[in-house]
Amino acid sequence: MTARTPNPPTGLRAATLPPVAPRPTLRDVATAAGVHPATASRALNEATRSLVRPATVERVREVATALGYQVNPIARSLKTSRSETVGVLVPDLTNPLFPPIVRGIEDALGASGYTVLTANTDNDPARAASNFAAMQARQVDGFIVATARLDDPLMHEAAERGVPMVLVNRLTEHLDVSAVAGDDATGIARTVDHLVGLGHRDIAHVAGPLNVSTGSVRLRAFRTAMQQHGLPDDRVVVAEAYSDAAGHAATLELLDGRAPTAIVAGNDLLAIGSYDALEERGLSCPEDVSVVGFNDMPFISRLRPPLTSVRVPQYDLGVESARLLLDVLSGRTATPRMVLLPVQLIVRGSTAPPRG
Amino acid sequence: MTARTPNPPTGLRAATLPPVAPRPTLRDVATAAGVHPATASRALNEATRSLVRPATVERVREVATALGYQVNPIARSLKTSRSETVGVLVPDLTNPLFPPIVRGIEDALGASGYTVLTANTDNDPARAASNFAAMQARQVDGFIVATARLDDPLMHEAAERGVPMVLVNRLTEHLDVSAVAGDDATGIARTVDHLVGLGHRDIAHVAGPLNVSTGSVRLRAFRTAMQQHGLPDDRVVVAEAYSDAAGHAATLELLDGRAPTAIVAGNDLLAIGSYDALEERGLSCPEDVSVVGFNDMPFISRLRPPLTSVRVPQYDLGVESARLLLDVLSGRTATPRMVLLPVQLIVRGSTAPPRG
DNA sequence: TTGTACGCGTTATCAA
DNA sequence: TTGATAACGCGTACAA
Repeated sequence: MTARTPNPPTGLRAATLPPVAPRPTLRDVATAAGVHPATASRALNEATRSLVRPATVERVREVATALGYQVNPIARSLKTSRSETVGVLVPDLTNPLFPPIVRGIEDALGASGYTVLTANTDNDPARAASNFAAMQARQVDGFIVATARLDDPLMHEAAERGVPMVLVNRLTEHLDVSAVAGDDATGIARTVDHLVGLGHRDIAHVAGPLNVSTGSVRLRAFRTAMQQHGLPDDRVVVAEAYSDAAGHAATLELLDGRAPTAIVAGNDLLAIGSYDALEERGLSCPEDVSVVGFNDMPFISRLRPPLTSVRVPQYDLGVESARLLLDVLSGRTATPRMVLLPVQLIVRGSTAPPRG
Repeated sequence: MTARTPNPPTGLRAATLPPVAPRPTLRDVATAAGVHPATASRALNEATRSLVRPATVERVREVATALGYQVNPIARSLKTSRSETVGVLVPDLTNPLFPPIVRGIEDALGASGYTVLTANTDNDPARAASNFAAMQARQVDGFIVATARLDDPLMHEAAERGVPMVLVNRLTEHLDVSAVAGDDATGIARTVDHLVGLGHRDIAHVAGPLNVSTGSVRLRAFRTAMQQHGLPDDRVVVAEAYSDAAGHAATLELLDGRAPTAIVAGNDLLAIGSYDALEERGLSCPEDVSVVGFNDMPFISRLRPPLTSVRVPQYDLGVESARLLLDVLSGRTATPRMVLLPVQLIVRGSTAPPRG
């Protein structure tokens, strides 16, 4: 059995022998360096270092590393009322779309000394609100939100209150904050071009939920693209969620009428659902029906058949959203920016010319 | 302008117009309630509430909700040197194995009021150490570690210092802390049983890295199982990492000799690499070579062919590790516990009787 | 260039 | 049962 006191009430610490060397404080460093704590603070702090005589800086820093000093971010936060922490809201980490985004965020933010708090909202506005509030209570300096709805009171309220934040992937209408997303419209346009080029004319869209921007933007883009090719734009069914189950249900509904020769799915999960529905109806892909996904999720190329999909640079989405937030936090950026990252249609085995 | 306040601090904070209402402090509550801040603190605090006259408690709480008071966790942490926060170390969030674990952790810990900080180590001990230190600086109350190596000085040091922590999935030898993992040995045994039952006798193992417990335990289990069937246990090649690329390389190496009729892969990613290698060598799965994975990652059933794999209850792994940590943090648990969660072989299309 | 003095918001300890 | 006081560790006006 080992000695305890994981985090002793730092008072008279001499009493505890074997266990923890209490972390040295700024005072300790100052004393050891023979200066006042304020001076030590200035010497150790990037922004105020210039106020201190170089020799003193040197001495303080040496002592600090010698003692293994690390600032106590808690104390600093209390003083500065910033926490060097940002909150990230995602719908669900187990949706393969989001881990790369989160990693991009963590990598970019971590490089600037920020720590990331993530929360899963499961697409529930109430959970989003409570997570948001909890993170604010923890004094996060800002938010990166991947859960925004097209009409999202929470986002509007936060923006009005001046909470630093950035939207990623999903946008909110009429909201004046920075945002990053893939160029969905172009992605869908290229998809339709590709299918039409293969000879398809009867193309359907399994749309994502229309209360999030990706669903509604891609639907609009689908309609526009079809019109531009002089094709009917009304072969649309809306899925209840971005899940394989919802895609399955929506596609079944579609197939209950005359089957299209190609399906443009709102994202890869919906496309997987389409695979299931086709199989269930005895239709094969791509022979009977071509299918295209969206996002190019990890491992999606390994489905049977390999899914043609629109590659969205998810990691970069995360990195870029982090950059935008850093801009906001640094106060450099006056006006919100909207960044659309280029996407690319990756053609694989799930699309082929129509039969006959 | 619509009615707002999705999750309002339930009271009359209607006064705030455009700017930011500075968050009310404990002092504000105390003043408004006509008591001393210390009393307000006691009234609002679960543990000390009993020290306060019920009527006073009532009054303070009413005022608190009316003002929309929320404790400042930063200030509290500074005082208590606890943060209601735990650190989670994972190798890489984009490895599909980990999101479910992390979600399990977040769900379970969140229910107890804890917030989760995650960091990706990319299997780099140096990054693990620096992330660990950074989290300690942030006063995390404990750790859940999914990155432990079989021989891991960082873990030993932390355990000796009495840092509350729990290992999940990957274990460290001779380390006296609580841990949760899948029952790897049984999983491998069932796998070998299954293959032998199909008629395979020439079975190879593409092992994961031996410096993590999963790699070494599964290898040992493979050898044991093969011996019990009276079969040669030396058809083993070790992959350099748990990645499809490493699995690909390792399997190629294996195939450079006489091809086995079945491959037991150290995990699903390695199995995917085996698929690639087989295809590259013109061998088909399962006709020429059967393949079994481990973990039953999300969407792994949708590969071509659907991968037979050992299902590990990843979400439950996360939940259980959180519970164990909560036990440690509450001080209830004296002795470390080791929990092995049952696994289950899921037979799919990647395994079949050998040719001829 | 450095030191002084104070406060960030909370809780622990002591006294009443 | 409540109040007074101090302290957690740090940053920052202000003074020297």
